Amino acid sequence: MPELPEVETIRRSLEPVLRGARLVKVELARADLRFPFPERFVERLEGRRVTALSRRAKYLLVRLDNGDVLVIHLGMSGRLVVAVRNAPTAGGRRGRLVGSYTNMTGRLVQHDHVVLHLEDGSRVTYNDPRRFGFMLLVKDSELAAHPLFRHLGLEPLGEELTGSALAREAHGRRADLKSFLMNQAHVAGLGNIYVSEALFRARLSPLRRAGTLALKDGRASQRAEALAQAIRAVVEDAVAAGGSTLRDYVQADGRPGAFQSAHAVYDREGKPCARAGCTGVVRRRVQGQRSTFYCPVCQR
DNA sequence: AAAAGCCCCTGGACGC
DNA sequence: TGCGTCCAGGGGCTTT
Repeated sequence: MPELPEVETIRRSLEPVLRGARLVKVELARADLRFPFPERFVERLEGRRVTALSRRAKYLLVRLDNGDVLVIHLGMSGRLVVAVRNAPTAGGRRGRLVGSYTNMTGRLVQHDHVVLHLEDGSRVTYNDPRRFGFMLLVKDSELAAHPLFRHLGLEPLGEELTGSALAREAHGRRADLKSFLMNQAHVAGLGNIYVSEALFRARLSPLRRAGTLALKDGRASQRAEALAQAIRAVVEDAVAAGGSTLRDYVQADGRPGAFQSAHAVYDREGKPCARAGCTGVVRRRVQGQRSTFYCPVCQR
């Protein structure tokens, strides 16, 4: 489900619920997700207060008042469903139902694996049918050196993803651009949708070698500048729209993301190219066992 | 060292 | 209606 824009959307939705909240009770419905839960997971969480909610790549980072960080990865199908106690809603109900599975009774439904109970009675439930997601507990001071984090590359939000930074990363790479961008060590947070969308915006073929983004001396080409700009723009636009709606994806507050209608190429095989004046037809092909969508006419 | 394959898991869409 | 096949937003691990 979630690429960077979806995780960032969830982070923003959850922040007002979690920041400053105390975790009074943690329920596990099973012993593992993709990996076993950490040792003494429940004991280390219960009683802690959340100091901040942040994000790195596709990881959600819940910082706790004892220096631990609860790291949450949603995998392909993970969702965080929030039930806020006694909060008024637009519809005037008491309590807010968020997400399609959780009911207000608090009973676990299928694929609810973790429930965080907050002091005020609110709940945050992790639901994940495929269980490709996972949770870790890492000391804040050890996070940057952690095996899952130390290799992570450029963040598309903020200032660090520039044409020259991207060119440096791509210099000498023989992998195609699709695979290059899917690799979290180069640019962090992109997934199958936004890679296709960014390459479309930059008018670059997903089949092109990544190394061609850099000039012979390693400086950024026009292509590198265009791609860096396109990645930033597509991610910013998607975050502004609240992420994509894919199948059953909803934001943490239950509204569907609005970005799906803005997909120019993703899942549009056979449809006419969205670029004004282009006569191409969107093509699908498989790269690295994943579908890539692109216009063979205007993406070079 | 980099790149390519395989695998984990469940559910939905589709064809017959 | 039921069954088989294919496909899906991720990334770690192993093999070339």
